[in-house]
Amino acid sequence: METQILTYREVLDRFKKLLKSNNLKYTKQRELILEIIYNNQGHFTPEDIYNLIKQSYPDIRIGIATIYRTLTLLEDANLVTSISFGAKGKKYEFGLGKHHDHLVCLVCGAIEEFYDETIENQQELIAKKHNFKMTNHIMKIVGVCKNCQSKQGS
Amino acid sequence: METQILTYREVLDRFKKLLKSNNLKYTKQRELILEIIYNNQGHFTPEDIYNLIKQSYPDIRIGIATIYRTLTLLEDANLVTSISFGAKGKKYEFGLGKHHDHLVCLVCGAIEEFYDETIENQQELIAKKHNFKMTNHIMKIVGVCKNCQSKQGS
DNA sequence: ATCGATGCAAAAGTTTTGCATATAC
DNA sequence: GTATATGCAAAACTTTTGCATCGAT
Repeated sequence: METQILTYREVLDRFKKLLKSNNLKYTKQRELILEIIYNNQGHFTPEDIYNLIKQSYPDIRIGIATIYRTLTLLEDANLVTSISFGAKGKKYEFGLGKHHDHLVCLVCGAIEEFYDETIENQQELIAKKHNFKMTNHIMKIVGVCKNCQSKQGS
Repeated sequence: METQILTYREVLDRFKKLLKSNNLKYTKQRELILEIIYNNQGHFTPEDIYNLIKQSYPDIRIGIATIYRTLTLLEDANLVTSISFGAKGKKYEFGLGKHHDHLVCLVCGAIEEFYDETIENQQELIAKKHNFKMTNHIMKIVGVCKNCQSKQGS
């Protein structure tokens, strides 16, 4: 699941185009948020992203509000997607990679990704059967990962 | 998806037994929370439940904290299950009905339920393949329901 | 009588908003 | 120069916690 379909340059161009066509401005803050999400494979809370930027770019001034505002923007544009964690908010990941679903470990919080053709097809069928215009689907398998099973004995 | 497998009496007995065996007390508040969730088919936020109880039982004193505490208890006991809504917290539903997944309408928020054997089987396979001990799975198909499609033209 | 449960209010988180200032265009 | 974006702090929510009191056993 490591393979990015698009290079960062391509993604950035797409983002710039998007901004332009909506009369929005291209700012360093917006770029950094996208870059952090593209480059660091993984799933991040808004605060994670805020901290990563503060750490990696100590000279840039940025506020948590900008992170939230930009994530909303990026998610609307499908450049990032989010996965929910109950009341604890969302984690975001890059949205233009290969589609996949998630295995979430209850013990250590680790997230594995998978892709399954059968599931994908079946979802289409179900949406059709219910006259639903599907725009997205979320599938999480929740449990205990291999690592944590061996640590605590089973 | 309307069929409850257990009568309310059976559910309540199970709850009482559970409480007893954990040295917890049977209170009116706890019963009402379970009853509201059992009787009103649907998906409720803690606040929904709080308001329903205030409305239906004006004489009972109850605080929102009790709702949260009891929902945690009920969820641990599998008497209710929850479904997440991004940062907006969780909705709870009765947990001993037939297992099912959800179709969520982005426009009106309606939740439809479905059960699909192929998906269920495939999830088992995927968990096994990843050495995951699956305790739960969440599948949501997000989109626009039939009703809302016709209202806004497609 | 004991010990857990409750309501309330305060606290802790998380996310959003208002506004003056800064910055892209 | 104008309009949008930003940081900051305050506000709005949601959820949790501490504590005195209540109530089930």
